[in-house]
Order: sequence, then C-alpha cells, then structure tokens
Amino acid sequence: MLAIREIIATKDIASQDEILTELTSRGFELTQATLSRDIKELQIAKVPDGMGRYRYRIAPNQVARMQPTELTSGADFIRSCALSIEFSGQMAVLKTRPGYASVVADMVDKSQIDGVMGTLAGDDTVLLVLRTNANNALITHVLSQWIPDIESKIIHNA
Amino acid sequence: MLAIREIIATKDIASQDEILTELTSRGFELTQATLSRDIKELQIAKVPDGMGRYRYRIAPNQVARMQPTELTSGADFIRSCALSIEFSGQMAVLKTRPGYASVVADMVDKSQIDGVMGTLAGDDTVLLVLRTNANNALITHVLSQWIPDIESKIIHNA
DNA sequence: ATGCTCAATGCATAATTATTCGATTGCGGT
DNA sequence: ACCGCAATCGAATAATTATGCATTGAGCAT
Repeated sequence: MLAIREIIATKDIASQDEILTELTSRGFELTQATLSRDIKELQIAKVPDGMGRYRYRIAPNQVARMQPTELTSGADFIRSCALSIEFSGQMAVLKTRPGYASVVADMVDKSQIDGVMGTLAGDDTVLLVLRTNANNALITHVLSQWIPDIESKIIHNA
Repeated sequence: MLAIREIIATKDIASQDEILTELTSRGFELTQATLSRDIKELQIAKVPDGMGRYRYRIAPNQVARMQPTELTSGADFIRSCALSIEFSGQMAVLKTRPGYASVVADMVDKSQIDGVMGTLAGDDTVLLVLRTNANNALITHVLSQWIPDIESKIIHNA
C-alpha cells in the first residue's frame, strides 16, 4: 500500500489507471476496483491542480495517523518529499511537496534531533520549534541528509 | 461561485448532485457540466473522509492563492468557518471548520492585526504567533467580529 | 479434518464526474 | 450595424470511479 503513496508522491498522476499501470509495472497484481478501495482507505483524492489538470494527492489530515513502522521504513520516500529548510531565530521552516508536511514532520519528530522541541505541520510547510541553545549546524547536518541538492540558509532574527 | 464554497463548508456533501440540488434550491441555474467545471476551477475535491464516506472539500493549497478582493468580500463566508479562539502566552489557537484553516489564516494575515506576528495553518487549526507585548484584548476584539456566539477564553501560561 | 466467519478481491455494473461538441452570447474593432 | 473572436453553457457522451455481489482463502473453533 505504501507503493501507492510513493507513486503519487513521486509522479504526476491524474487517474487511477495510471496508478494501476505503475503498480503492475512494479509487480503488483490488482484491479481498478481494489485500487479504488485502497485509495479510499488511504484517503487519497483526485484534486484539481489549478492548472487545468487533475492530480492524485494524499488527503491533508490522514497523514498524522500513519503508523510508526510505516513511516520509519519509508526513509527514501520521505527524502523525496522534503524540499528545503530555512532557519530564523528559534524556528526553522521546512518546505515539502504539497500535502506531505505531516509525514515529514512526523519523520523529524521520530528522529529526535537534539535542539528540536517540536514540529507543526501545515500542508507543504513544517514549522520546527527549536530550543534557545539549539545547535543549528547540527540540525542542518542531520536534516540535510534528507534534503539533497538544496543549500540551507540560516537567518537570524532578533 | 462563492456559493459553492459556502455550501461545501456548511454541509456534508458527498456528490456533485447534492451540490447541484443545494444550488438550484438557492435559485442558481446550472447543470452538472458547469458545476464540474466550476469545481475544477475552485479546486474543490471529493476526498475520502476516513469513515468510509466521501466529502467535498476545498483543496488545501489553492486557498493561499485567493485574491484579496475575493477574500475580503467573503467576510460572511469566513465568519461561518471560524469557530473559536483561545489564547495562551504569546500564542493563540483559532479553530475552524475542517479544511478552512488556511482561508481563515489568510484572512487574519490580510487584516494585519497589531500584535499578530504571523499565522500557521493546519487543517482546522490556525496558530497565531503574537508579539510579546501584544494587546490580547484588542486582538480578541477584532477577531471576535468573526466568531459570534463563542466566548473567547484567555489563558496565560508562564 | 470440517465447517464457520470474516476479510479481501475480481467481475460486472452502477454511479459519478469530466469533456467534447455545438450553440449561444457578449464584446471590441472596423 | 456587422464581423470575427473568445468565453460560456447545456446536452450528450466519454471517461472515470465506486460498489453490489459472488467467490475465494485464511484463520480458528469445534
């Protein structure tokens, strides 16, 4: 089932048939009927992207309910969702693919980085609340493992 | 078109036909074809609610792109989305209808209330980050215009 | 081992949603 | 006023998605 999430996170998918094609090409055997049911269960939806097309997307809320095992095993998956990170004072803002902020936030929580008090996830943004004596360099280092090719900017306000 | 947003914000809608019914009962004349197109334009989607049913919901991202005029003219609409507010220290938590946090947050941003540093929206919750010297009473006053019948609680933590 | 229950799945189809294809309307520009 | 031209809409239809029903198989108690 994770495969479905992975597919819609990685590719621009506009119909269940496309997902089906991907799935079968990866060796899964199922029909559109089961796919529809799986999608319902995973709370994945086909949403207009504002550019005249449709795209399958994970529903905003359901993410928070994912099981730890599911998440921790999906490190590669997460890696493709986190886009950038930027610091500001005692906070950091982590940008993700649309809809995946909660997944990434959970991942960050689970990795218990020293100096990170907690996270708050929107749709494509994660707010990290840092301890006042946080070592930003350390945090950057840990997080940058998940965010290849993107330089982290550090900005200090007040 | 605002009417569509209002309907899906107010009622539990599971199909376009239901929206259509609501619309016609309000005097609008259109067919499912146009409705589908409008819905696409408004970026409204049919998402599984995790309880075995479907529900039409505003897409999480699109909200941020709404035009000021659209927003400011939709004050009535917003008013029906904000549910309650509660203060704690330098923060305030504003509860909204599911899926509307972003809209409300944007509204708050746009109104530039003194003392509000910024907002972070989840799905049905908006976090307001306040300045340390913020005048909570003022903020309450401004915001309470949008939140009728709900007493604001003010709690001070450390 | 047998039979029962329950969950999962495919098939076929219903239900729903998107889009094509005219037809119509409104709007400059001449 | 007349002519494109573009936008918009409805009807019909295509495309897509959800689901009723039957079947299968796993787990389990007898």
